[in-house]
Amino acid sequence: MLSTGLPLGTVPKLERPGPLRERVYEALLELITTRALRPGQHLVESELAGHLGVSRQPVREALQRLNTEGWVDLRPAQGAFVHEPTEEEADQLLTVRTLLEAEAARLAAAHAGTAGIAALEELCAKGESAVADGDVDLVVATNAAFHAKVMELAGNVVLAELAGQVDRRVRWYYTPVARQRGIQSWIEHRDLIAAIVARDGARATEVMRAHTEHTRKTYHEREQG
Amino acid sequence: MLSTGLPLGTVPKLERPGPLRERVYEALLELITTRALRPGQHLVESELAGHLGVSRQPVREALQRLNTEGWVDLRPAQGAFVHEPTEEEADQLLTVRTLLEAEAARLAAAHAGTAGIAALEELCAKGESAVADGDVDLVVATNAAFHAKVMELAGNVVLAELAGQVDRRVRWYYTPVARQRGIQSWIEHRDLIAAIVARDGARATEVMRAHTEHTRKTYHEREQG
DNA sequence: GAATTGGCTTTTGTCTACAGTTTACCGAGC
DNA sequence: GCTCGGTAAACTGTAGACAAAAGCCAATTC
Repeated sequence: MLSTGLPLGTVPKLERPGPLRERVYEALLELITTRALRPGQHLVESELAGHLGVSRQPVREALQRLNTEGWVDLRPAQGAFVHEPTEEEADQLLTVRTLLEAEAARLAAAHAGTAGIAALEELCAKGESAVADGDVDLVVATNAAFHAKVMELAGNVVLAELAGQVDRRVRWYYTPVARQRGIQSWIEHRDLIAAIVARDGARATEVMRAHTEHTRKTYHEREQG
Repeated sequence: MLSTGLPLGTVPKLERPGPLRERVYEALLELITTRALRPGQHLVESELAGHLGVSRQPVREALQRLNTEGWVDLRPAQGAFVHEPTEEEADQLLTVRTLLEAEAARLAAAHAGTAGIAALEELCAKGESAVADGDVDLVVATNAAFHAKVMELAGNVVLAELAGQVDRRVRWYYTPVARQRGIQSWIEHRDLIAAIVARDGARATEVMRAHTEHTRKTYHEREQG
């Protein structure tokens, strides 16, 4: 039994640097998603290691994790290459994303409490004001936060895990066109909140499906532009 | 151009050992799924390395991959522990599995050709005869093959990737009770094939959903037994 | 002149060694 | 008798070194 009398949660958790491989992983993922490392590029372990000021080992471990998550292709005895997204793969990812997000919406409608709904509305307001301000980066970030919140309210950790990875990859493919979707996206978010408040799982599913399908259409329209 | 005159495809492809980490990964996964390594058990790198006759490095890499896929928990500076499945997590996994499999059924109904349908029927027949023979291991294997085939016919690589991992974990949790479901499961498979043949995506979705939900019920009934 | 073969360079795959951290145990003090 | 402090062992995290495989370029031969 803890008898320290300390109110729990007030301890700063004194941040530890954490495993080096994690930081390398984050760094590489950042470099990939920001296009600093371009698709198809050959990633040489010793180069990255020197550039990041660490040994090869953490770099290797990070690369292998990135491999299992689909960010890099690890050809045996040849090295790591940044994965090259194809149109087909992007489409399949969007399909899966639609599926996962729609289910999350259904579950969120079933389980969300008042606190969760308030959080959603807050994020929605933040997103709308970001749109008004023209702060594109904030719009994108808030959009991700909104979807993550819905996923959290769904209360399914496994689902959240998968959706997190899929979403991040979708965002990678989708970044160049993300800027096109403006206020419309947040109107749909409002609809979703309404459905969740009404505890209408079927409608929440449908709204989310329409929402993500809408982004898919935007993606495909870009190709022809 | 190859002008050796050798008939193509006759060369045995001389099997390469493949990366050591892959084999270690397979070996550990086998040990975990067969319960040779029990949930909660502490996996010491040097021990495993010595036992498998390799160095610690490939073991580390395998453990980290197992970590990202949810088979082991990797506590920093403490080591790897075989993941302990909780009832809640099993339920969430089954939910996600239902979702993915149902979508696969829908897509399979849309895309499957005659060859694919023939393959499904063949697997179904094989499974039924295995049930008749009481060959439990073959039943389980054929069941997995059937679902994998449906997934393949769906033609969505991303979906197949996710479903493959989820399915394998579900099977891990579910193995002890897998033996209970006998011929009934294969009757449902027949229904699914019929829906696919009819190109009825909605019905295929529903059949598959009922099918996987049925296995979920079986799972929960076991708890009380 | 073209194709092939040989050697060289680069990079990965694996092993061994060392440092840092955590845990458990044991003894001393209150 | 219980708690606190110190010490030691074990394991992980990281780094560096060595060997093997693949790709590339040049030299050679037909």
